[in-house]
Amino acid sequence: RIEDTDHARNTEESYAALIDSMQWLGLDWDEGPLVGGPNGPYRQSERGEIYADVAGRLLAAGHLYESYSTVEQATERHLAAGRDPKLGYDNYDRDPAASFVAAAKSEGRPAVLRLRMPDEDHTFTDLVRGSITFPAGSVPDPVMVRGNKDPLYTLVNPVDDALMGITHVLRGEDLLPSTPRQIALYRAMRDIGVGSGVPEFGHMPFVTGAGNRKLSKRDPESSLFHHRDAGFIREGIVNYLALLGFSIGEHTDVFSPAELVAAFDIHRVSSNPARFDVKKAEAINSAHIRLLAPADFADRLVPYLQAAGSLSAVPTVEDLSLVTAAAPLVQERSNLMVDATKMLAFLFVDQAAFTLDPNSATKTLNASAVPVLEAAIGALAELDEFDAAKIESTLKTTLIDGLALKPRVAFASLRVAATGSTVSPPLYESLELLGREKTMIRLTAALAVARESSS
RNA sequence: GCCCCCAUCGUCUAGUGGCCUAGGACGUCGCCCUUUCACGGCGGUAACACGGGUUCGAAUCCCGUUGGGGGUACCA
Repeated sequence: RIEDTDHARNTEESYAALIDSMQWLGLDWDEGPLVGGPNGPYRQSERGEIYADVAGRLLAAGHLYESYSTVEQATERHLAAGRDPKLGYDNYDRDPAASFVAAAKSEGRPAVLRLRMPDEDHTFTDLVRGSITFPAGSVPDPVMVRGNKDPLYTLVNPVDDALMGITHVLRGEDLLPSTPRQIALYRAMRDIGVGSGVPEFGHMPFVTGAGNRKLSKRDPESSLFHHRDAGFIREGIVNYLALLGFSIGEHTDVFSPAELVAAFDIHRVSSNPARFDVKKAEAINSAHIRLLAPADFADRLVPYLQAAGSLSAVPTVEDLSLVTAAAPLVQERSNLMVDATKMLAFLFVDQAAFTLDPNSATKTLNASAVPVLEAAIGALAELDEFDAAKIESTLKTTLIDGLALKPRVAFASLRVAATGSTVSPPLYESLELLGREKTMIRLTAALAVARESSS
């Protein structure tokens, strides 16, 4: 059982997003009996009772103690003793003067409950970093329960984990400094019969964005759905993310989620922070797109085509078969799923909405394109069957042999005329899928543009 | 301030004392293939932060320095 979600702060929305993420990634999860800590929307009264019960027993056993010191008082004591006031709470309330406690009580100020940290070095073995030691005295006794009796995350998280039987805690390295106090709590809980002791901890390195600040939840790179919408498939993003801190072998960069699971070893995770590199992420994603079975690729293309407006929410059977036929033309040309939708848009747009890319048009639809388009229109009109092979042979005969043109010159204007852009799937297949009728309309329209620009 | 973590090409990494004149991938540059764009192929570029030790031998172990990051709440 592995813990880590940011469990005490989740909102309904972020919780739903978490579940969506797990589903999209194809991961299994178990909500367990608990979601959310003291301040979350999932707070339930029976949870509150559990925390209060554990805290009460910890107090009775002497692991927790009542503390009346305010921040100001601790600061004053540090100053008076010539110590740095930034040291924080000074553990004074472990053994306070009776008058100090009486004064606090007379002011009606309630005590918080603090955990008594053991007076020894705090050493543990981190799953990814090895042995880590915090010197004795460097971790002040932490507050577990507020003066108003609200349990704090510091208490709630280990209590929840202990009750859920968590064996491994894998989380970001920002939580590393809080580990000693959590281990102390686990030990104290085991002492009173709650849970079965200290789980194993592993602190994962940060992933940073373009700078080297930790990626925050607001950064787009940190949003799985941002990447999904941008055209990453789950195999690609899983592979890339895994590469940020883990490597399967010297010569293996592309691997499936199953291969990752088989090879994964938390001890081999790197402790270096890593930077999210969009270029490499796309390259890995591209490899995974090419690995997809053609039918699978076509299926996954549908929602992207819908998002792009090429397909309606409920596509017709004809549309879907067009997707199936067109998908292989772009599968290995796409780094991201959206690359495919861009290249295929010309097939789905109606003539009224069809537009030529201005740059492509000025480059290719000029005076020299006029004879090319005229010849192509004539030749294609005479074809009895409008398929890629026939289109290819007739265009080659007419344009390359007939007009003695270089292929790149001859086909550029046809490509722009039919697809609107110099960047497109292969020409003959594109024309076949477009169909004779639309092809002729677009070539004719392009011819008009070419004549216009040459006059 | 105090505590903790980290340090190999621009980026992600391989490397756990000799296999390293440091390997791979992405990027980048050049060439080839090519009806566009891609794919693919070939080749080039580029790194052990610095200083001390230990050792016959150090990218690998130890110490220090520097640099980067994180933590330091009656937040989570």
